[in-house]
Amino acid sequence: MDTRLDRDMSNCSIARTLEVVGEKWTILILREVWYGSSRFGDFERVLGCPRNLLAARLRMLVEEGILVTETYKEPGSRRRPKYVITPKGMDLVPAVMGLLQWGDRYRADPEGPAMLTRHRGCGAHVDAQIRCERGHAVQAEDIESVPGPAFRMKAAE
Amino acid sequence: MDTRLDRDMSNCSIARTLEVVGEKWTILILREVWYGSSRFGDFERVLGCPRNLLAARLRMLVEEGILVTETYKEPGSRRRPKYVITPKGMDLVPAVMGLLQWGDRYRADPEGPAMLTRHRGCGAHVDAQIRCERGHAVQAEDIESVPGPAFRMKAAE
DNA sequence: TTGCTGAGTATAGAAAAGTAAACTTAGGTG
DNA sequence: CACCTAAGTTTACTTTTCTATACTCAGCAA
Repeated sequence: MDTRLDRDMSNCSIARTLEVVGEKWTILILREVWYGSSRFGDFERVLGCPRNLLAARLRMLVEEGILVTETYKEPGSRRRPKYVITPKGMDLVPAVMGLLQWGDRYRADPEGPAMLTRHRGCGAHVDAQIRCERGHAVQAEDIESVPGPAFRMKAAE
Repeated sequence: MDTRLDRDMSNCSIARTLEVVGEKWTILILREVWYGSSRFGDFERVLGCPRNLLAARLRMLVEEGILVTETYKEPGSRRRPKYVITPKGMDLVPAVMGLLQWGDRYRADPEGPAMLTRHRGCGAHVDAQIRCERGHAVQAEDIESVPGPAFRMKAAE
């Protein structure tokens, strides 16, 4: 029997976020929402993702409050549902910007990235940065992780 | 035959980043590296992840240059490998901070998060933000995505 | 009333992930 | 020398996820 204690990371915020958006296709669906898609068929065509998974992921995103359904009506057709992002969904933008940025840096084609992100109005290039509450830009090496209020240890086995 | 053209997102930087870190366990392994783990057994114990998957994920992260192996020596034991993060790996920090932050906001225990991130030295809380090159803080709604140099359309089917 | 369309559901097979335990390897110890 | 340990590999099996394709459904139109 081992008397060593280990951190219990079952309440880790990273793990919990991944439970919601960590499955295949989920983040790519959100990407398409940001790029302007809203209909089932839009997602299917651009992503090439299986319909049953697409339906399952959209259902999950709606249940989690990341997307909501509204309806649209094409002339000569009946009303159909479309998917629109919520403020809770918009709060995932920094994480996805971080992924985008890493891919731009290390995995882009020789001629550059497929999409560019700009500050509407000012037009300058936009990226995800780490800052502290006092407004300092923070290098990744200068982040210190310390136990928070819900920190727990595993019981010894 | 459909003559409609769609965006070809096969060279999307988000998708390409997810090819590297989008599998189950990968980001959690990186989390443990940031929290101080470096040995095979550390990851196995804290994550509770199957050894064969852990070995596969570590191999992938080393191949991608996100981790490198060094050796350590415990007194009375032979030299064994350990895993250390590279600058390329540190560049994933903004993305993971974004996930952490979303989980802290929407999925934390009532008493708060399990871990806190602070600016070493100044001690203030740290988070991921979106900024433009001119230094303005940018709201997610004010990001504009436009085709970049490697933008492509799919051929009609 | 028959067909068309977008948005799904159903189902079956393939691939990946999870689980558990045995086996391997290479140096250090008694 | 046999034994111990950490770091894997291997194997066998179960479960879950993924993929592909067929099918359903609800209105609109001819």
